Amino acid sequence: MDVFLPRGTRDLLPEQMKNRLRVIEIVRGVFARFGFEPLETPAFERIETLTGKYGDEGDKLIYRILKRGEGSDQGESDLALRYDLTVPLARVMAMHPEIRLPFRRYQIQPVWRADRPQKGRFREFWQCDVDLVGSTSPLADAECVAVVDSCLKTLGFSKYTIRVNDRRILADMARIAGATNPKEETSVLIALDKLDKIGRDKVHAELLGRGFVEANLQAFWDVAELSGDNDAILHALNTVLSESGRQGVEVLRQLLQGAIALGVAPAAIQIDLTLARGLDYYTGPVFETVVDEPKIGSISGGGRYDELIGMFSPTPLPAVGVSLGLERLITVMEELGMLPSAGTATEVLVAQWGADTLPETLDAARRFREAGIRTELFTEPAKLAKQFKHANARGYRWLALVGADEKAAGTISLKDLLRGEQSSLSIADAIAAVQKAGTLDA
RNA sequence: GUGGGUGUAGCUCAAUUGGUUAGAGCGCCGGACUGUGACUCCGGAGGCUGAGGGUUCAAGUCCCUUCAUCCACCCCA
Repeated sequence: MDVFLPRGTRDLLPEQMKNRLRVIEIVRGVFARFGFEPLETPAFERIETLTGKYGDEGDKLIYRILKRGEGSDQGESDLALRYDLTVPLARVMAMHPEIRLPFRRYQIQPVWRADRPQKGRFREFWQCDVDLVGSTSPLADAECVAVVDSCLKTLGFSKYTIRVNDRRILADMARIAGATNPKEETSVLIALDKLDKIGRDKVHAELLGRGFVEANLQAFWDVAELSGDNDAILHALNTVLSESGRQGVEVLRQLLQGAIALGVAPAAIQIDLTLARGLDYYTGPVFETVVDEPKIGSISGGGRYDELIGMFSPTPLPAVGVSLGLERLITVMEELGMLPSAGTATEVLVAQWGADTLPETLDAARRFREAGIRTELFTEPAKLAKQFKHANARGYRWLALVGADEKAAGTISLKDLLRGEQSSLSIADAIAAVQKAGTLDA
């Protein structure tokens, strides 16, 4: 039988899992250090929970689960795999009004999108998500930026940019370009988002093609091409935007100030007026993180969504959150050589010499394990050369052995495969020797 | 959803314009070495050339379909 993996999925072999767990543990630790608490939700939700939250493009990418029984042959579906971790959280908040606010939660779980895979993009991938529910303060947004920054620093990243913008500023820019309804607004933002990819001329042409007029576009470019440092951009925006847009400006100002005071390097956070963010539910600040190399899109994204929870509940709740893409983090770290290439599964292989010394051999394995040393017992009565080869191939540092000589002397032989030195020791001394050499990686 | 590249041994790759029996390195297994790996030497196994169909005297090579994969677009983590 030929076996295949579904497109866009992968098996994570031990070699990959070890680095993956390492990254997850670091991120989880940072989340906890910022006071976020763990939450998990089911892999699938009722379909109406998910639809209508991500925009037209997003809805198409939701994985639907076929209905069982009647209706299955019509292709009806009433359940779907979760598309992100934000909407499930919003559902949880609506169902649990008893949760004390403000509430900080982190969630590290897989999500599914029926997308076409490419570099750094899968149909099943993990998000590391933090959200802060019940606060309208720009400090909450600043905390989200700061926690991402802290994760990246702790993981060892040095060159990255956190880009920030605000939905109200974007809406104003679309208005200036001549958009008079949400649909036109969206088309302006989609075109604007491509600016750094295809350049001003092509974006301009695209907007003209969509019916926007030269005079409005001139004013639009005056805003979109504002340059200078963050303060200069904010200052300039205040002179051209409406009341609503100026709210966004003020919030961004406080967000930047807060994030920097919380430890984000001023150079690492930049206002980017072309940052649009596709998800429908964002209402205020939006942010994403990019690295120059390798080219992989954003490694984190998020924003404020003050209306989303209200879609599930009569009492609306403001919220802001951000996600790190686990696979993208790992891809970047691999390509930048930030992860060890090989890890060691266990420290000691206990080899089998023969039936005569089997009890002593098993006892030695037990003693190593009780001492907290990762120990594999070789379960096959193979030739010693084969067992040594196995230990070597697996990257164990130590091989322990109880043969007839050792049994007679009441010792075990412990060989340091790294140095090639072997000695006959009491089990206690052998344990001490392994422990003294230090613990290798998970 | 749209467009393009690539699929040959466990892995990395060869194989004239279509032409005999599809090769190499690494790995694996066995031996030199019946209590010792990582070095050396000798020997061996391993392939429906991703799958299915077609063209041809002849297909790893050309055509179609399909699956997987990579890249770009859309969108996104």
